[in-house]
Order: sequence, then structure tokens, then C-alpha cells
Amino acid sequence: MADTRIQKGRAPGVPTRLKPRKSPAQARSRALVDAVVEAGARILEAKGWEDLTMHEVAVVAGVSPGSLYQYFPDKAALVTELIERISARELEFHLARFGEEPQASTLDQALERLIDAVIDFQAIEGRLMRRCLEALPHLGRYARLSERAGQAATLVRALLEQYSAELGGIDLDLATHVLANSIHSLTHDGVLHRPPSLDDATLKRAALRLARGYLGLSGQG
Amino acid sequence: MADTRIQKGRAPGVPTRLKPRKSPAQARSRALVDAVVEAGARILEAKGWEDLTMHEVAVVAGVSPGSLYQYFPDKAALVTELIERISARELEFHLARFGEEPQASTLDQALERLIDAVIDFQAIEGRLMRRCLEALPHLGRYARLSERAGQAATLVRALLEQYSAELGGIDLDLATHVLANSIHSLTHDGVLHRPPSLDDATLKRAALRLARGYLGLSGQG
Amino acid sequence: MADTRIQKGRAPGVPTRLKPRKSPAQARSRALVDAVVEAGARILEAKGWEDLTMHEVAVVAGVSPGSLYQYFPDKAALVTELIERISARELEFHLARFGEEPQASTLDQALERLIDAVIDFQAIEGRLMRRCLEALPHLGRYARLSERAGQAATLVRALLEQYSAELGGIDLDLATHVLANSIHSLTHDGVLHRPPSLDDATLKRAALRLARGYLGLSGQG
Amino acid sequence: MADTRIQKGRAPGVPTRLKPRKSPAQARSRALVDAVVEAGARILEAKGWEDLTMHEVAVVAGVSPGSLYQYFPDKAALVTELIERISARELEFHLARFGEEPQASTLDQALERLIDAVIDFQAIEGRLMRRCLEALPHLGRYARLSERAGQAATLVRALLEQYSAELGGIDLDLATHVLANSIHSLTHDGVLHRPPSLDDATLKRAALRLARGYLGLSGQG
DNA sequence: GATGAATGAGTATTCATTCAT
DNA sequence: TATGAATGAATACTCATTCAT
Repeated sequence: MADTRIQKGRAPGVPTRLKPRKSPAQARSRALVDAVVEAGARILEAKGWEDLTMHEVAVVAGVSPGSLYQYFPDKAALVTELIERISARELEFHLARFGEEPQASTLDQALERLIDAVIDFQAIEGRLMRRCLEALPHLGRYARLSERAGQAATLVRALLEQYSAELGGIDLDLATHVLANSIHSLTHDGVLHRPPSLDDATLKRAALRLARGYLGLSGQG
Repeated sequence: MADTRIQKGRAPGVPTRLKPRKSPAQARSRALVDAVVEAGARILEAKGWEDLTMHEVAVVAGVSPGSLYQYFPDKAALVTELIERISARELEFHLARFGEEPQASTLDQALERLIDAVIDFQAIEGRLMRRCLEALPHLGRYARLSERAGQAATLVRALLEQYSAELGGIDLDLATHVLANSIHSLTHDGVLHRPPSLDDATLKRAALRLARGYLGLSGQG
Repeated sequence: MADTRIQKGRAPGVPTRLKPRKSPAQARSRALVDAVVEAGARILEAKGWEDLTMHEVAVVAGVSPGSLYQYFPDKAALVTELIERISARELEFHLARFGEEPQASTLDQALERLIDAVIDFQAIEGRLMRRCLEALPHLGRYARLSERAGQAATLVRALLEQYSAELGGIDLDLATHVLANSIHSLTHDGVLHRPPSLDDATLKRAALRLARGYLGLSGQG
Repeated sequence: MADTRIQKGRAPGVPTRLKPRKSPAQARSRALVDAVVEAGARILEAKGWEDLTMHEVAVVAGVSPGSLYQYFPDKAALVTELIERISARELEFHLARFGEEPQASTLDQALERLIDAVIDFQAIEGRLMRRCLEALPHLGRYARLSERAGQAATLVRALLEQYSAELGGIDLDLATHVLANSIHSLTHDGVLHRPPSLDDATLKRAALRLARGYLGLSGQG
């Protein structure tokens, strides 16, 4: 959030010759790309695909339009990168959660944690995520994206596979589609926007109940 | 359902004759508006908000741009009207279904019929509906829309109320939100697109199972 | 050369209702197109294809860029029209000459007149013509042009056909190519620019001698 | 032939050793300049002035843009150098021809050889030559070029002078202009493009006939 | 000298909207 | 009221050129 503006000069006092350091050029490039991506994310989140202009991105990033196009061949490429990054962040977020908690002993517990995590992530980046979803139709050239978008479902799928013993011979593909879609829609305002009266805890319980019910788990919810 | 933005009001001084209730002018207006709306729907469905141009709408409707703006103050207003109409059609569609079938005797049966109807409607107008959903972010000026969009939920709500006896003291608002969101997302590709292998019958069963499970109905599904 | 700026209002004092007049809209369109074309010609003549910007054309024509594109879908289309017009003017010019003089009785006389006319036309529009020639490579989309460009040769061809009796069984296609190319190049600075010391009269005699010599006419030149 | 724009001069203080006349630095410079010029020629030939970008030249030459500008202050300077070189090559080509053949005994024979050579050279470098011609209008800053371009005429002039005895008191300047222009235009597609049916042998005979006729030679053509 | 990242003014083109007729 | 020509601000993208390293 600090000023990510590209630094035109050499950073004063940085000791040279220490470890295999990135070349200044690389460092500068990275900083520029990061500045651009962050500017892009902020603007996409605030205004959406159509009202995101490359000019504004450049200005906010403190960069010239030419530099933008040095790293992103067109607007779609920039937004594609945004999506790649938010997808990666989402994955990291979930993996971190998995890592810091003891292994869940039941599917029910695992589901609860997943939904928890999804809702927590939504609170942080939900708006940007929606904007990314809205932008998808304009990203035809960058087809890899559909994989990414589907990646959200991967976690659900992994979960179901891990605990498949608890599930009768249910169709895992179908169950993944149903659950990922429902939970995502519920938590990320996929269709209906969440009414203000609906707080996170309640939403969480509802989502959990939906998942449990669908899977036939007899949790106490 | 009256829309003061669009209905410019009755032209002053036009004498109301007896039989032909609508003055020729009004009839012409109505025809024009209908032509415009239909053209708009076709184009929105095919191209989406961003690639819908007022010029093309005018050409397809066989109308001049000036006339467009006589009835719709801006592009957003036109698409807003589109959404109003598709919402109305959806409602009609469901009401017609209700009408032509004998009253369902159980919530389970009612749910099945609703989901059936939702999926059938999706087959007819699903694409346009998605385009409308995508367009929503650009319709800020016409906020009443969220009500409309939410109207889809009305049917669910009505259902739940009708059979509330079967449901323990469940929070109807919450349940409505959860079910409407989930079913909509599932049937209208709200988040993840439906894989080609997933046919209507299977989707319907899955949606039904989701709803039943959430509501705690012990259907045979 | 008078100010061709499009008149926004109605021209004062122009009597309406006289003869089958063009509709105001048509007249305005025509005026606009003419203004644009003239502006384009002036700028192309002065700066060439690359430095002709649509913006400047619009400004000089007193027209908005949007209007430009209403009549010319792109820059190439505008320049194409310029070339069509100058080709037409050249043709008219030659035809007028033919008309106002008694029919030439010999090929020699006819050649002399043609070269005369070519040089006179060059004095008027030569620079623009060169610019048009330079622009040709950018006009790929508008292939009809090559016909037009070749049209200059048509006159030569017509001449040779008319007096073919005076020419042994010479290959008319070849002769047309050779003469049109040489004369054009000589008169329109096709390759080497005309040195300042070389006046029209001398150039004319030289071109005539070239043509005569090539065709084997034993003129007194 | 020295070019003070391009030759930056000898680096001061560099000790001249004995055998390797050129210092390594100079040799490297020369190699660099050559690489750049060759890359430029290839690209100009393929794409023309407008689509020749300094970036592509740098990439193809395996050089950085910065280095380009060390040797050529701008794009025009680079293309100017291209033209200088192709002019020089043309001259060399003709001189070599002169050298390897016995002295022509008549103007007619000499003309034939010249035209032969011109057409042969055109087959090798004609395309690049045309591109250079097209680029000329953008080279205003480097006016000396017109001299160079005119240099092609030098050969013609030399020829005419050598055999001036065969020519009545013809104006040599004029004759040079006329012949150089015509032959060039004919062989290098100066104005009208050569039709595919027109082969080299025929073109050569036609050009020869044109020249003979103009000069009043009574060759057997 | 060499590098190549960065620049930023410039270009063609679009489209929602207006208004003279 | 209907028309559709005209508008003009806005936009994505380019490329000759510079300059910090």
C-alpha cells in the first residue's frame, strides 16, 4: 500500500555485492510490473473491466503507457495477470489454512474449515474476485484462464476425494460442480447480493448446512 | 410496474376517444418501444453490454437513434427495461406453470416443480439472463433493479411460506437467499459453467437434492 | 478555395422551392464530404500519406472526427477517394482538351497534344499526383485503385489504337506501357526530379522526341 | 564519400599500432554499423519506410536501440545510409561490367550494355531500390541524397559524353535526364508496375528502342 | 561504449448522445 | 415527433528517442 511508484534513480545506500542479487534491471522490472498490477487491481476492483483504462492504470502506477505495453501486450493480458494472481493468492490462502490447523478428522469438519476459509477470503478480496469474474468474457484470447477459474473447484474436489469413504458412491465430478458453484455463489454474491442483515457467521452456517444436506451428512447443524 | 422514466406521460390535449382506447400516437409509441426492446434483447444476448451499441439497436429496430433517446434516456435505461421485461417474463412463466398443474401436496413436490421450471426457463432465456446479470454493474443509476433481480427469489419465498409447516422454525429470509442463490447459480451458470456432460435431468436431480438436503426434507432422492 | 467549412445553420437568403433541389441533408452531406476531400487533398499534397492525420483533416475541414468516419471508414478510404477524384479530373482534363481542338490528323500531332496536356496537368496537380502515387502501397484494401492508376495509360492506349495504321505491327500493350511510363516519369518527376533549368517547353519537346523516336515516326523534331 | 554524420571520427588518444590498422574498437564499430545497415536493408526491402521500426532493426542486427542511435542520429539517417550504400553498389556493379567487357565501339552497343546491366541490377536489388525511392520524401533533412539518387544518371551522362561524336549537338544534360528517367522508370517500376507478361528480354529491347529512337540512332531494333 | 528499460506525445478509430431540420 | 447527421471526448496501442546504469 506504500507508494509503489517506480523509483527512477538508484536506491541510496543499498549495499551492492551481497549474495546472487537480482540485477538492477530485473529488480526494476519487477517493481514496475508489481506497481502496474497493483494499480490494475485497485482500478478493476473499483470500476470493473469496461471502466478500467490503460491510461489510468499507467498514471496510478506512476508509469508511462509504453511501459505498460512492454509487459502486457494488451488490456486483456493485464487483467489476465490480475486473475492469475488472485487465483494464486486464493490457493495460497487455503493452503496456509490447511497447514496451520491439525488435519480434520471428518469430512464435516473439513467442510466447515473450507467454508470458513472461503468466507474469510471473500471478505478480503471478494470484490476484486467478482470483477475478475465479470471480466472473464473479454479475455477470450487468454484461454488458460478457464482452467484457473475452475481451479477454485479443485479444493472442493480434493476434499471430497479425501473423504470419499464417508460418501456413498456419489459422482464426485457432479458433487464438486454443485458444491463449488453453490458455495461460491453464496459467498461471492454470484447471483443475489448478500443482504446487509446476513452476517458472516450466519452465512457460514447456512453454507455448511447446504453442503452437509447435499452430501447427506448428519451433522448437528 | 409503471415506469415513469419510460412512460413520458400522456400527451396533453390529446382527446380520448371511446373505442380505440389508445390514441394512434400511443400505439405507435408502444410499437416503437417494443421494437427497440426486442432489438436490444437480441443484441444484448448475442454480444453483451459492452458490444451493444445504441446505433445497432436503432438499426435493428428500424428506428432512428433520436427516437431511441426519446424513450430511453440512455443505454443503461434501455438495458434496465430489458431486465424488467425478462424478470416479468420469468415470473409469468412460473405462474403459468403453477396454474396449469394441480397444486403440489408437499414442499418436496413443489420444489421439484420449481426447479423443473427454472431449468426449462433457463433453456429458453438463460443466455439473455446471464447477459443481463453481467450488465448489472453498469446500471448503477437504476438501482431499483436489484429489487427486480431479487424478484426471482420471490417465488422461492412464496413456496417456503406456503409450506412453512413442513419446515421447523427456519429463517425464511435466509433460506430464500440460500436456495435462490444456489439454484440460480447452478442452473444459470452463475459461477462455474456447466460442463457439457451435465444434462438437464441430472442437473435437476442435483439441484433438488441440494434443496432437499438444505431444508432437511427426507425425500427419496 | 473559399472556406469550405461546413455551415452549421441554414444558409441565409437561399431561396427554397426552386427546381428539384437536393434535400438539405444531402446538400449538407455533400458539402461535408467535399470539405473533407479538399482538406485531405491539401494535406496529402503538403505532407504525404504518413504525415496526414485524420485529426488534422477534421480540423482543416471544420468537421469532427466522427463525421470523417461516417463517410470514410478509414484513412485509406479517404485517400482512395482523393485518388479517384484526381484520376477523374485528369481524365476530364484530357477529354476537354480533345473536345476543344480539331481532331488531330496524324499520330504525331496527337502525341504532341497529349504530351502538352500531360505537362499542363502536371503543372496544376503534379505534386498531389506524386503524393497519391506514394500513398498507393498503403491502400491495399482498396484494390480497385490499381485500375484507376493504370487508367492514365488508357489515353495513350486509345491514341495508339486510333492511329495504329501509322504503326507497323507494333505490340500495342508494350508500347502503351513504355510510353505511359516514360512520359509520366518525365513529367511527374517519377524518378529523377526535374532540374530547375528544364522548362516546360523544353521538357515537352524532349518527351515528344522520345515518343516519336520510340514509335519510329519521322517527325521534324 | 566520407560521411561526417556517421563516422564519429577517430577516438582521440588511441595509439595507432602498426599492423592491425584499425583499433579493435573501430573494427567493432564497423561490424556493428554493417550489421545495422544490413538489417535495415532487409527490413526496408520487406516492409518499406513506414513499417520499418528502429526496434526491429536493433533486434535483427543484434544490437540495442541505444547503439543504433550512437551511429545514426535518427531513422532518416539510417535509411539515408542505406541509400548511399545501394547507390554505391549500383555504381560498382556497372563499373565492374564495364571492366569485364571489351570497350564498346559504338554508342548503340554501349547503350545496349548499359540497359542490360540496369535490368540485371534491378533483378537483384530492384525491390530495395523502389523502397528507397519511396522513402525519399521522408529524408528531407538529408538533402544531399538527391545528388546520390541523381548519381544513377552519372553513368548515362558518361556514356553520352564518351560517344558525343555520334550525337549531333544534342544537349547532354537534357538527354541524360530524359534517358535516365525513362530507363529507370521502365526497369524499376517507377510509375506503372511491369505487367507479368513482360519479360526481361522484351523489356530490354523496348528500353533500347526507346533510347535509340530518342537519340536518333538507326539501330536495327 | 553499450544497454534496454522507460518515455510520452501521437494515431486511428468508436460510440453515447445531441439537435437542426 | 421523428430523423439521422454531426459531435467530440475518450481509448487502446505504437514507436522514435532518451538516459540511468
